[in-house]
Amino acid sequence: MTMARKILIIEDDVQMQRFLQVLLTGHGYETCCVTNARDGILMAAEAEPVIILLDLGLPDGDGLTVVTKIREWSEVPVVVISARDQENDKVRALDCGADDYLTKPFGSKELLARIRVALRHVKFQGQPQKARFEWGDWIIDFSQRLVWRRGELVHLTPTEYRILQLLVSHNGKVLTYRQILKEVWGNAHTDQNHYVRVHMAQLRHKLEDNPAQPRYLLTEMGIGYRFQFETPEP
Amino acid sequence: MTMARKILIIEDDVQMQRFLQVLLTGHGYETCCVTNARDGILMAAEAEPVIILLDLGLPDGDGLTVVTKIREWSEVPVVVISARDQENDKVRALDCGADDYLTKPFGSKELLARIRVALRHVKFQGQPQKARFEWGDWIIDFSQRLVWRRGELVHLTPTEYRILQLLVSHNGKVLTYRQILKEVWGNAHTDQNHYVRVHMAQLRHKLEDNPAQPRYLLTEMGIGYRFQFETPEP
DNA sequence: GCCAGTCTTTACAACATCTTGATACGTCTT
DNA sequence: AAGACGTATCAAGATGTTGTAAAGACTGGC
Repeated sequence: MTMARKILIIEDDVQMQRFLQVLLTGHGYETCCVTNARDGILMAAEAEPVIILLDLGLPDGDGLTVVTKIREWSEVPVVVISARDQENDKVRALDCGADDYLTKPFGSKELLARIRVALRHVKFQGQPQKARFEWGDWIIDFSQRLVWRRGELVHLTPTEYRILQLLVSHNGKVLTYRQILKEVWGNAHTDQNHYVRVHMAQLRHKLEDNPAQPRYLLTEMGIGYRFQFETPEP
Repeated sequence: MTMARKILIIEDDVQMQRFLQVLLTGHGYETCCVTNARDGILMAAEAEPVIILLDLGLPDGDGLTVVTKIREWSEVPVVVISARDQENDKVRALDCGADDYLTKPFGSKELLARIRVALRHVKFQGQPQKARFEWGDWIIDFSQRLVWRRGELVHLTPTEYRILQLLVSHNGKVLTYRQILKEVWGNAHTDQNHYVRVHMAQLRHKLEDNPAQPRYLLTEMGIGYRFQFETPEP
């Protein structure tokens, strides 16, 4: 039952990094370390860790942008570890999508306990989202927010990308107009079905070989749309 | 929009209780207070809160037993609030099933942020029940809204699907014309039996091997229709 | 202030679905 | 066997939904 228990450590202080690494491997976790924001985001996509430990004080940019970026495609628990004890820092980090916030110095037992809490939460979630989706001639990379078709980069507008992301991440399931509108436009516009239609047409135009008879971005008459990764087998 | 946002506060210090109550109601939450462990467990079951705030120092027993008890049947997030700052206390509470641990005194903004985190977690614990119906050559997947027959995807119109769903979910029971009309067309059309017949014919045409002598979508003369998953044993 | 890119809004054609009525079929009663 | 009643089938027209293009409104960058 050796489930994946890889933990990504994003921390620039070498001493602290060593400490975490020793502590975690000593408790049966696999670790993976990077020392800056850019590599952190990359590794979050590539290594598919079950938990991320994130230091806020990184050399190349705010740690908060790391959380925000990761949350665009993944629900992996992020535990922030920071020297800053200001309440505002905590609130901002948590609202950006972090799941917990520990202030240095912290006890190693508490860290381990909070990691166990985070692991409990993962357990109850569905399938872990992939950072990269490949099918047919297409590639979507959520971590970079890029889409290719036949090796050519396809430019999508923010709205188009958001819709595509929504549909792809619910692969196979029908999303109602209402759901899509709520997610993309917010609660105030849940009756403007034509918004979705127009942008859907744009998406098909950019991505489908034959937009009039789409293979992947399918219409569900009277209900909404569905992304179908491949013809569904029962 | 008034979704259930009831928070159960288990706290014996009256002053702190008042503070939490005012803070939370002021931010749009509904609250519900008890002052001891016994009532806490009772209310956790009765009031069905989305979050529980728990003080560890209760008069009638350890707060930890409250968490343990609640975890026997519920996954509702429990945020512990305690005066004790010992690492061991934190670890024990978290391992008993608590989701977060705040030490008094704490900032109100931090509390609210951590409550938002807890709410996010509830949101994603969607229902992982696979709503799937299989019999003979048929498969219905309610979660995907797809129907197969002999491995072939069958396309159903919204009305057809709605009727099928209704009949299948009441497997074995007779549904009157009136009931079907009410569910599918609404209260205004409960005397147009004709609607049901026409769509029923369509359904049989798409799903039955021999629509004239249906095996599953059965007619109950003078009453309505019935879906029979398998031939009933005597 | 202009420009380019994007989003909103509109209008209409194309299409799918639903309704409706005519007719055929089946079964039960007398 | 004939009639009465409920049901099945069919297809044309009405209705509703979706696709598409294109024009106007908005936005941020320069």
